[in-house]
Amino acid sequence: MTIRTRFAPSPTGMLHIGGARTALFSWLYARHLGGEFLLRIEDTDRERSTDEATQVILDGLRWLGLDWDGEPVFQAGRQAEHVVAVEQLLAEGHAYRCYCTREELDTMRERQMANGEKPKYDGRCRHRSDRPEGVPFVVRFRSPDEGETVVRDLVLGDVTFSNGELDDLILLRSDGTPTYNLAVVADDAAMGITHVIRGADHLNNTPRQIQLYEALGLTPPAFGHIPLIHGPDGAKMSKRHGAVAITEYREAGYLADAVVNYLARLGWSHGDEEVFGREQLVALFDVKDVGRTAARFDQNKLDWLNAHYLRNSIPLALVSDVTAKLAAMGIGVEHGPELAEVIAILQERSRNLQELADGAHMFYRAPHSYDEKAVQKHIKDVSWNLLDKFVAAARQLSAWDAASLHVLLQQVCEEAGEGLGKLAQPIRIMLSGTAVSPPIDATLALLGRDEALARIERGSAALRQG
RNA sequence: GUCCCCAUCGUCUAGAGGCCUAGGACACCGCCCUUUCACGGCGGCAACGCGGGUUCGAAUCCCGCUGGGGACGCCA
Repeated sequence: MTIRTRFAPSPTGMLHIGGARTALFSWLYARHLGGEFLLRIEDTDRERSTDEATQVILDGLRWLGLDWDGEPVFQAGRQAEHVVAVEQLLAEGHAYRCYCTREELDTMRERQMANGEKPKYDGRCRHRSDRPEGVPFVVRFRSPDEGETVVRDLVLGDVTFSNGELDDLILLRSDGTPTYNLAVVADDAAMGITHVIRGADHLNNTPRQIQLYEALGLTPPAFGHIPLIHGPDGAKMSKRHGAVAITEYREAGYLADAVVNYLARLGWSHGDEEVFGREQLVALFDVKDVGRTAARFDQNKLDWLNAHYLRNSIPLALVSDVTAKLAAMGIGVEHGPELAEVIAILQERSRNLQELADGAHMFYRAPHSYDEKAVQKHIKDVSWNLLDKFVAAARQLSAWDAASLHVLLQQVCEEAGEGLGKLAQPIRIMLSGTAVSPPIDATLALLGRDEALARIERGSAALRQG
C-alpha cells in the first residue's frame, strides 16, 4: 500500500511557523516512505477564507520546498459529497435532526460549566421523531455513549477516551453546510489518506473522527499527532513572540534550508546531529524519533543554523536575493565590485541576508559620515604619517589585489615601527565610516584603487583638521 | 471546571534498568587565533520537578502530587 499523507490548512490567515512544521513532518513522513503528500485547502468557512491566504500558504510551502502531489483539493468544492455522507448517516440512524436553538445551547453550556462539568450537548433531541415545519435544525452525530475509543497514535502511543465524554457533534449546520469533523473524515477517506500527521491540538478531535469513520463503514487512517510549538515563554505561539508567519522569516533574510532544518529539529532528533540537509531529512526521518514534548521556539538556534547555511552557500546562489535586499535600501550594484565577490567576503560574518546586505552597503556607497567613537579611538597623530605613506605607495602599487595590499600595509607599519592596527583602523573608518568591515586588504582590493584612495583622501580631508 | 497530552542543563535534545561522574547543540562566560567584525580552536557554567513504590541496581518501569500545555463552537 502506498503511503499517502496530507496537509490541510484553512486559508484564514498566514502560514505560520507551527503549520509549516506540521506540513514538514507530514511531507517528510510521506517522502521518507516513498509515498505521496497531498494538499487540501479547508475553505469551508466562507466568511474568513480568502484567495490571498491560499496563495500565501502555497507560496510558503513552495519556498520551503515542500512539494505536494497533484492539485490542491478545495474542500468547499466537495460539499455535495459531504451532504451525501450525512444523508447516509441519517438513513442508518447514526445521525439525527436537532432543533435546539443557540440560546438553549448557551444556557446548557453555562449551567454545565457552573457545575464543574465538561460542557457538552445533552442529546435532548436524540429521540425526537417530529419534524416541525419551518423550524431550523442541524444534523448531529449519534455518538456511542458506552465503551471507549482508542487512538493508536504514531507518536503518542495509545490514547483512550471514554465514549461518554464525547457528545453528539454537529455534522450539518442549520444552513445545510457541513462542519469540520465530517468534512475532514469524508475528504481524507475520498483522497485515500493513509496517515494523518497533524498538530497535537487535534488529538481531541480524533476519537470523534474515528467514530465517524466507523459509522460510515470506513477504515480510519493511522494518526500521528505532533506536539505543538510554543513561544519562548512556554505559551502558544502568537504575534507577541515576534514573527509567526513563515513569510516574515523569508523577508527577514532567512534561508529556506535553515528554517526547514530548524523546524525539523524541533521535536525530532537523530542522535547528536544538528545539521540536516533536505535529502538527509528525507532519508533519516522516522516518526519513532519524534518526541512527545512541546518545544519552545528558540530564535538563537535558528540564527545559528541560518548563519551556518549562509556561510556554506555558493555566493552566486545568493546574488539575486542580496540584490533585492540592496534595492530595497535604494542601492544599485551596477557600479562597484562584483556582488558575488562581496558576498563571498561577507557571508561568514552575517547571520542572515539582511545583515549581509547591510554589510554590502559600503561597497556601493561611500560613507557620508564617520562614527565619532571610532574616530576618537583610532585616529591618532601617528595615523597621518602612516596614511600618507600608505597612500603614496598605494598609488604606485603594481597589482591592486588583496595579497599585494597586505604586503604593502605590513611594510608601511613595519618601517614606522607600528602595529598593523594603527593603519588598518583609520583606513577602515575612511572606507566604511565605521570601525568594522571585512579584512582591510580585501576591502581595499574590492573597492578598487580609485574609489579606495578617493575615500581615504576625502576622509583625511574631513578628519585631519579635527 | 472537565477530558486529554507532556515533564533531562536557560533552550533544542541524547538516553529505551547497570555503558551516566547524565552526552551533544544553541545561548552565556573565559582563553587562543587576529588589523576590526566574524569564522575557527580549546575550556567553563549548567539538568534528570517532588514523594512513594518495583528492583541487587532507576533519568529510564508503576502510582500519587506538583507544574506546564491542549481541547471543550452551527471555527477549522
